[in-house]
Amino acid sequence: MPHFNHDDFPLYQSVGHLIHLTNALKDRLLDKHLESHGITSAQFKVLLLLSRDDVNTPVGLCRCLSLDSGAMTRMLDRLEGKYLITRVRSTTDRRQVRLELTEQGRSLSQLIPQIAADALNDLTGALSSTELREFERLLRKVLTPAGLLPPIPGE
Amino acid sequence: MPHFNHDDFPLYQSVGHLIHLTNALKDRLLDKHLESHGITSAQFKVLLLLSRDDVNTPVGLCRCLSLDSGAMTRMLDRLEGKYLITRVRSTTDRRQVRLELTEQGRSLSQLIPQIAADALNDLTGALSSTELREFERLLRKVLTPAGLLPPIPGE
DNA sequence: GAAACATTGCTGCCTAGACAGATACTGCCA
DNA sequence: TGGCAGTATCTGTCTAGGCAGCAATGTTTC
Repeated sequence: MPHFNHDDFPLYQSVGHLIHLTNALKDRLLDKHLESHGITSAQFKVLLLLSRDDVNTPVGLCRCLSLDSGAMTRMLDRLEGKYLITRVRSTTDRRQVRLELTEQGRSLSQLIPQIAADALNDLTGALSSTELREFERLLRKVLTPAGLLPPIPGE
Repeated sequence: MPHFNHDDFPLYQSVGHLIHLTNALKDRLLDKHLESHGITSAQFKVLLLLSRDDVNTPVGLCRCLSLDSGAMTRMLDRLEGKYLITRVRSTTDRRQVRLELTEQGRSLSQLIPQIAADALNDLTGALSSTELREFERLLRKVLTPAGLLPPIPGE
């Protein structure tokens, strides 16, 4: 049963806009916490994934982050430019590039879980534990039909 | 009381990423419904606001959409390039630009509420009415401390 | 083994948004 | 009246992402 129809459509006050604002707020909070470390909220996700051992190619990152391969190429360019990662052509499958954290990238990535936790606490501080769990559940429920739930690496 | 701390931080499976994915999904669904009309999900919001009579300047749009004025200038460039709006320098306050829908823009903007309703129904189809209301409530609760709830024009 | 097909990473070109700084204009206040 | 703070818009310059197309490499199929 549809929730909306055109004559009572709540205009730009809708869920759509609320989602947009929430996403923007999340990025702003995260960027503020990351500012002093010289990386952005988009870059932090890549470092986070690379600091674990189950994802180490561009295509793997694309899949985990539901991200375009062209966007990923340029993202990795920026991270390489900051000397946080290096690209090494794979010898077993020469189409692939193997990504490695540099010394600098590794030490930065160890700080990241704490920073991310701080930012998410800022974002969700107004919610109770129950509300937060419900919020997550609803987000997953919206994403499920589109098949967009993030895969769990190593499965 | 904080919800997250660094040692149990749920990595990229977190609320943060779920919000990001939900936002991207919403834009994709909307873009698909708008594709045949030649505009994007970001542009549709501007047309929607302009088709009402309470907002007709760039700065007004910026406030309603929580959007940067530089981004707005270029957004209006694109809409003007598609002959959907025109810019007229205000005579009473020559700093301001008054925005008007063209004939073409006006007829397109009348289709938009239905299109938006369709897209949002696609997005929230998996939720019950109760869940949808709760989802909206939680989004508003997250946005409230940041003072980011969209203003109601004419108040 | 050769041809067809799939995958990987890359590039160009587009929209979108943030931030900083420039310019033009308004309104206020001494 | 003149200066000055504030406002509105615009312009660079940056990150970010989507889509289409390309070349190199693997894989499958005949």
